Amino acid sequence: MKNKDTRILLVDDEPDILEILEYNISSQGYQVKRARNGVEALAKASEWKPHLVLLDVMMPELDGIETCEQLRKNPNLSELVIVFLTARSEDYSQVAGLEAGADDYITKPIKPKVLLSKIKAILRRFKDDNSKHYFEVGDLVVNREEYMVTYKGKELSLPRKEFELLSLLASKPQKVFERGEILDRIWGNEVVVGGRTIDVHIRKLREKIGDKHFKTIKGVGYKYVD
Amino acid sequence: MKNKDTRILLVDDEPDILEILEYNISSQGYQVKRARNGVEALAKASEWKPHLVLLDVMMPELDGIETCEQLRKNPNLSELVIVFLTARSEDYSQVAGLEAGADDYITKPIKPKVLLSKIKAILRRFKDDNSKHYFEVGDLVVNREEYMVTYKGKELSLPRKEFELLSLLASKPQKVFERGEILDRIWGNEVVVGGRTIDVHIRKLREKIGDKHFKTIKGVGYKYVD
DNA sequence: AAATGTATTGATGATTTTTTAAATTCTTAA
DNA sequence: TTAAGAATTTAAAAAATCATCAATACATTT
Repeated sequence: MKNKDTRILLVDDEPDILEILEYNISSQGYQVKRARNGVEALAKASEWKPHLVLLDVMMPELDGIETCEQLRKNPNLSELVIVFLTARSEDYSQVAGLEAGADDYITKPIKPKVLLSKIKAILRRFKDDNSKHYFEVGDLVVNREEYMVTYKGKELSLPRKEFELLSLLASKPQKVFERGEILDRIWGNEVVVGGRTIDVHIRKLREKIGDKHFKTIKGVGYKYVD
Repeated sequence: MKNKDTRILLVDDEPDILEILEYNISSQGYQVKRARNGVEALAKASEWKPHLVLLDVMMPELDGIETCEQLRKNPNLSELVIVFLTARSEDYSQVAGLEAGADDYITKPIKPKVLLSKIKAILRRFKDDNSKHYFEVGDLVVNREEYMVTYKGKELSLPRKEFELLSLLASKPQKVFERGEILDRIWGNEVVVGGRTIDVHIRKLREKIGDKHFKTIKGVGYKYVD
């Protein structure tokens, strides 16, 4: 996953901090949004589905701990990584934060280099190595570098979207890719396409590669089977 | 995964530190081994396959950074979580450590409560069955990633709600899930469904997996028994 | 500019999944 | 023991989801 596909939500009540954070983080190409308090954070998180939330502990209204607990209750955000921003000496809040379900914390004052390294390290755990240039699955050979697919020895020249879809599904045979995930990873977060777009591409692939390889999991998504 | 199934490798050249760490960590039931330097750490890691390595930065022979890089090169340890132990002020080494592939760092002097909270938080994603991609309970194998269930070797492809229900109940055998909790976690808060919906799904599962596995606790909910 | 190839949409119908409804059976507690 | 509350069982209705197709928009090449 590239930085530009990674969504980071910043939550702090101090505009200055938000400013600094956003400046540094977006300079690395990450997508960034801000929330001024816990309530706003919950709303934005459930709508925007960030990968990472940087959460200030001390906030009016709903504090960081509580916000964190609420976030953890949302099943749609099960993959969410939560990192607390906490003053250096507040040892107690560090512990409480981790108990509340945070994955990590960063102490203020925030040093940009530390911050960015940490973000990188944290996100690395979640990025999948979907970056192989070349792989084989049974009769299928996918070469991303050359944008080339071979099925049973025959070379196929697939259009871009079809290629990417096949390449994604086949990169983890048997794994179900949810429609949302497919959209995210092939179309990107901004683009909105209608509900039938994926189906049609699947259909094309079924025609070309063979029906049996693409299994539909109703209500969930598709998987590639060998 | 329970604490006792979690292996933690401690790497430091100071016996005192090792002593304190081991005392605290093993008191929580984790399995602990020690290494006195980087070379020893590499050997023990590749043989013992720990889940977590706590790694001191400053060590003779092979320092923490290098050790970390070496560990990351071992494909058998791809799941390994590496946490650095670093003096508070050594900001540079924190950055370098994270660059080298560490997942996190803890500053010395080490406070037991912080240490243990952190370990817990770091390991949470690996030990929470409910976020696991794959688990087994007796004859039952649940693979969430593949949306696939195997019972006594036979593959079953369950519809979404049934799958989720089974997957929830089986993730904690013997635990009674209250109807409210089930609704919460499978249907979500917003959706309102009639009172008999769960029963019907349970019934379907009973047909497919076997009656005996689903125990009704009247007035409360259901549990999965092996 | 025409031709060719690609991507998306919306309508339609088929299918599967989910939910409801209603009769029946079981359990519990007075 | 019995009445009331729960849970089970069926069948059928309702809703959701997907496959397909044809039309069209969009892009690229010739």
